[in-house]
Amino acid sequence: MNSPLVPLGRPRAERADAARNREQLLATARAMVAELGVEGVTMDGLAERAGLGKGTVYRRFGTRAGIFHALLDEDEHAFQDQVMSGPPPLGPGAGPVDRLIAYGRARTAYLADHLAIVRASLDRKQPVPAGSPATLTRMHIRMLLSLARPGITDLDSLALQLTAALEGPVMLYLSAPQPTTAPDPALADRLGDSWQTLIERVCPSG
Amino acid sequence: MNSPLVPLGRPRAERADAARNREQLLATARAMVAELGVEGVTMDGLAERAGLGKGTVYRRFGTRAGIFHALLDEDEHAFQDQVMSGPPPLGPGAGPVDRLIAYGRARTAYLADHLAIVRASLDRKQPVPAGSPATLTRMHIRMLLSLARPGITDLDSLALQLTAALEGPVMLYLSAPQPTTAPDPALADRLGDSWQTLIERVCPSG
DNA sequence: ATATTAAGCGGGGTGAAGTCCGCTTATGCT
DNA sequence: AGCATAAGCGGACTTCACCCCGCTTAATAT
Repeated sequence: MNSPLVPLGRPRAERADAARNREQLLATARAMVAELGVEGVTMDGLAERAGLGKGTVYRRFGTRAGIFHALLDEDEHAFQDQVMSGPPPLGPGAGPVDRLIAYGRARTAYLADHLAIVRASLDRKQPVPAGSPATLTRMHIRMLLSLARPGITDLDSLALQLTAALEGPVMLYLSAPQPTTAPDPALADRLGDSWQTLIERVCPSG
Repeated sequence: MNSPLVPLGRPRAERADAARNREQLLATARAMVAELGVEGVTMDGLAERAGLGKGTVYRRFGTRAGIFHALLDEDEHAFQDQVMSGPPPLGPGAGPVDRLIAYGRARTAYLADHLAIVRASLDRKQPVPAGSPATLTRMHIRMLLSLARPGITDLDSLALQLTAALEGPVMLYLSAPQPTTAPDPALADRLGDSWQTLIERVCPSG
């Protein structure tokens, strides 16, 4: 009979050697980022230093940006958990406007913390692919906006613009050319304050 | 005596052959964009098709993004002139809030029109270099904000966020993967409307 | 244990961006 | 007109992202 216990649903589980290699690659990538900076991580170099073939790297991550995406994944999940089920005002339990403000502050800090890798995880082609962090931010903002009922009709466009206002400054218009320099610790705070003001004006109800 | 008429100030004028070659390269680049799309323009291909060496292309434009920057330059100047000395409300003569709104609408339309080339003119490294259009947008917004006196202290941060809100959606979060498809003509309008609402809330004085 | 099979793997190959450096030639001076 | 000079030019070279395809091997069924 062909009735294996799990195989339908997920095509098959990840092979043991594949899992081992992924860990190996991720660890090596982290080491290379720490040692050489984001720019110093090349596909060939990563493969060689991990003692694996180039093809393996591509099988696992698909693209160079994919490496950094994977590197970010863990922290991204932690952040997401805080938003989805952490304590208020970031998590559920506070009013939508307070949550919007808290989200903006937390997100700004997160982006500033992971600046180099976030930027490296962006792919030139395909503007912000479907599953990306920016999409999550946008959906969350969109959701909180519809709860806040700011008396604005086109909440989709507004959410898009607020997403850009939140992530754009850190991801695009900021960041020093230098490899691993946090630009300015106070700047993230100022952006957080400014975000709060912006939200309070857009959603005046309170 | 060493007293040539102009040479101090500008080191020397552009050589005639250099000017001719630049025109040639620009024309060829335009043709290639029309024919092959933005992706089809390669440095080698451009050089060969223009009948010039690759070194020449790099001398003129520095980088691949530089080509598109140059391609944009003319239209960018025209846009700038409208803002600086055109009729109100885009040009001077209207109140700052009206000018902010008009600027946002005009800029959105401009970006949507030139989407493919604008995106191609962005360079991965060096996040939005100093002389770039985004900087101009930011300075203009900053200037109008200080005239509008919205009762907000950190106008620099606010200008940064509004710049991102304005340019981010078109440049980043929009645009189809397809070479030369205008995503949705109505979308630019909706973003313009949304921008107006945003500005009206941020600068309530009128 | 052995056979089967598809996921995993390796590394050579390709195309394109950007660098280098010696040759050519327009320009301005005498 | 002839000369000096530095801007301009060309194309070989390097580096890197990403592709391809035949071999290997872990997982599973018998």
